[in-house]
Amino acid sequence: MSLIINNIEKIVSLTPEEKELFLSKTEIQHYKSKSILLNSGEICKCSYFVNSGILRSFNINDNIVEHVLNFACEGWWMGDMYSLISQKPGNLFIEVIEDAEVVLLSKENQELLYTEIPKLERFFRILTENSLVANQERLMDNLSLSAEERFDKFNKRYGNLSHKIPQKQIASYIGVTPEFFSKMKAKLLRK
Amino acid sequence: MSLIINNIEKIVSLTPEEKELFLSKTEIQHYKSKSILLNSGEICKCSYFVNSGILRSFNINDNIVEHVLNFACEGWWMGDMYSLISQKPGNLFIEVIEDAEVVLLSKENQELLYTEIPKLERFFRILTENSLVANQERLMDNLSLSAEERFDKFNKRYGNLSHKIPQKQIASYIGVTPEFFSKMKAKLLRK
DNA sequence: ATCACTTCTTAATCTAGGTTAAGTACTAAA
DNA sequence: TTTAGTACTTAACCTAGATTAAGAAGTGAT
Repeated sequence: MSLIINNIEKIVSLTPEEKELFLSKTEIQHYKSKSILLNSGEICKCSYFVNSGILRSFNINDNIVEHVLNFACEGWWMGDMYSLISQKPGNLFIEVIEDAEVVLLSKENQELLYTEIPKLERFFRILTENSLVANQERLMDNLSLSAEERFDKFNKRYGNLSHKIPQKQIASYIGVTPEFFSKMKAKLLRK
Repeated sequence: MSLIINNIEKIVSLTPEEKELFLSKTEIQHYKSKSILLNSGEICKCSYFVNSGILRSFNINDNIVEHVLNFACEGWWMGDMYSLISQKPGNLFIEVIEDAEVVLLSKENQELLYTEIPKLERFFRILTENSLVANQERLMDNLSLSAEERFDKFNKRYGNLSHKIPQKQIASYIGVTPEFFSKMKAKLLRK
């Protein structure tokens, strides 16, 4: 069973025909580490589902500083939601951190599937609800927790991912500089 | 035309019968300023739509410090998404800032309406997508902007609301102490 | 093997915003 | 009309995390 169908069936069940229809509307691509799937300023044309490897989304502010919005590894969805729904140029980059196999679902096909298989409307509603909850929690954490506590949360959320991605990107995700993160890590080891 | 139907029809159109069915599943309540619609630790039983007045959602961390997640005034939806979808006790409070008329849509009725009027599944999917986008932007802003810039963003998002709610709650929303906010405001006035 | 590039570390110095504390002003209840 | 509570301000002092800078260590292309 394909990973993506499995992922969908955690929330809604599909008939064999629906599965086939769904898969026929997707496309599988392989990307090398450091490939850019989406550039800032581009219109996001599809949702990405990670079969293997690791992706990250981030933006770059005026000061040329990167800020990581999300990581996605096996079984996670990724996209620039703003650009995807507005079909206007976004300000997110999506980049490959570790060689990846990715399922692409174009915006067009996604909309088409909503009408062909209304259950998918439910699936994506729930998927989005879950993202929103996670995002709200992270927002509140950023308002109330220390860098150390946010690192803790990161580890709980992404498990062993921390060993597979450059430290400076974890620093960026939790909202501190690489220098401070390094200092903090040294302090944690001393304990 | 009722405000809530208007709100829905910005995204999906409904037949007269559907409108009637929808409204029959909602309930209107009036609340005085400072009423608590939802307490931390409770299970959130419904979504709230504001006809008039102002609501806020916030949590309280270990240190007894409040953090405002959202404000909602006329035409906005409010709820504890986490608790609403999981039906587990949440950690948000929802409180009335200014006497309010609120439309209540119970979780049960909302689910029921999804099957009776599938277009509503679409409506709430899109509503949630928009929240997610706004939340992601706020998250990135918190990582990269100064308190002053975040206050700017608050004003753009909530317009003249800043004159109707206590300053300390704006401070909490943008993530600074009331003391610092006061100092910052004085500095802005001096310019 | 070498050079260019990136990641990570360490350390000194700096600052945005926090903390503490005291005082003023407003509201609302008794 | 006091009293108690809440909102806001100001100011002195404090600290988590930023900035700057320099060196170490790894990685990859030629």
